Amino acid sequence: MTEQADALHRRVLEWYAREQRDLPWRRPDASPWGVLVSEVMLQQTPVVRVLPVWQEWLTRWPTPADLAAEAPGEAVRAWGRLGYPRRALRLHAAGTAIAERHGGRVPGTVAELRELPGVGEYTAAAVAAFAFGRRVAVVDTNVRRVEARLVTGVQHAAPSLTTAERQVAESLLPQSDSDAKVWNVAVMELGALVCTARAPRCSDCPVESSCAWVANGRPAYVGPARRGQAWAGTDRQVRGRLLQVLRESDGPVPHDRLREVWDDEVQRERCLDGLVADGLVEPVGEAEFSLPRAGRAR
DNA sequence: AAGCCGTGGCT
DNA sequence: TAGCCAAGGCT
Repeated sequence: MTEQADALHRRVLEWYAREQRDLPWRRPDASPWGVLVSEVMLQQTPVVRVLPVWQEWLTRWPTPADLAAEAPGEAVRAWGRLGYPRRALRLHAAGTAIAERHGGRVPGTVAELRELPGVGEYTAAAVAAFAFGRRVAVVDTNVRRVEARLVTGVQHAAPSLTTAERQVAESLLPQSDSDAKVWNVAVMELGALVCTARAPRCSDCPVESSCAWVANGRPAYVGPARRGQAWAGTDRQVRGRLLQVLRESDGPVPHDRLREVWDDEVQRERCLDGLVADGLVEPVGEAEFSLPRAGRAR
């Protein structure tokens, strides 16, 4: 470890010790299950929206087996308006897998975690690092942005995680397990609070003096236009409306009530079929629908 | 391997 | 205001 890297680590770790947010899944008493639930909820969803739902979930389902014992539809209902509700279904399936294959305990290796539904490269690394103290690089959108600026000297990271980014992240990981664990969360926090996507607060940054992007004069992004996601009129909007009706209803809902949320019949029925195919909705009898009430083989 | 999958706050 | 963006995963 060079002195330069050592100084970088020290500055970031000291900054984190001073500025970190008090989040419940970071506390020492947070269980691996609590960490896993938080990581899945935080996929593409801001911390402030996750906080109350995470509290409710962990109170109601303190262990994976508690969630597995429920109908999957209850997970979808308790998901509320976090978005991407398939994550609720996957978390339920993960709880079931943990109960059945791992004796009810969240597995602690990246390889085992990756086998769980809804757990990809990022989430597996995050749970292994934060819940089990493993020395693995945790590379989320915050880390990618911080390292794109700090090391590569560009404003934005690539559209998706590259091999080069993995290598950079691993090369920056401190040698000791204890420092590595804090480093991962500290870089994420730096990206969330200081090295933000839109208006980075470089004057508050502990490593501004070593930042390649700052040294370059903070050049604006150059390259092909970055693609946003359409929303109005898309299937996602229709699916969201259909599911909202079902979430807010106690029992099965008549098909007629679902017709009210979207006029275009072709699109509406396609979306309803899609929700059923995804396991988010279950047909009941001839003309009713509900959230999924039983386990489902998929 | 691009495109799809929710939701809401911010600029 | 209309994008942009938020601790991604899956196909």
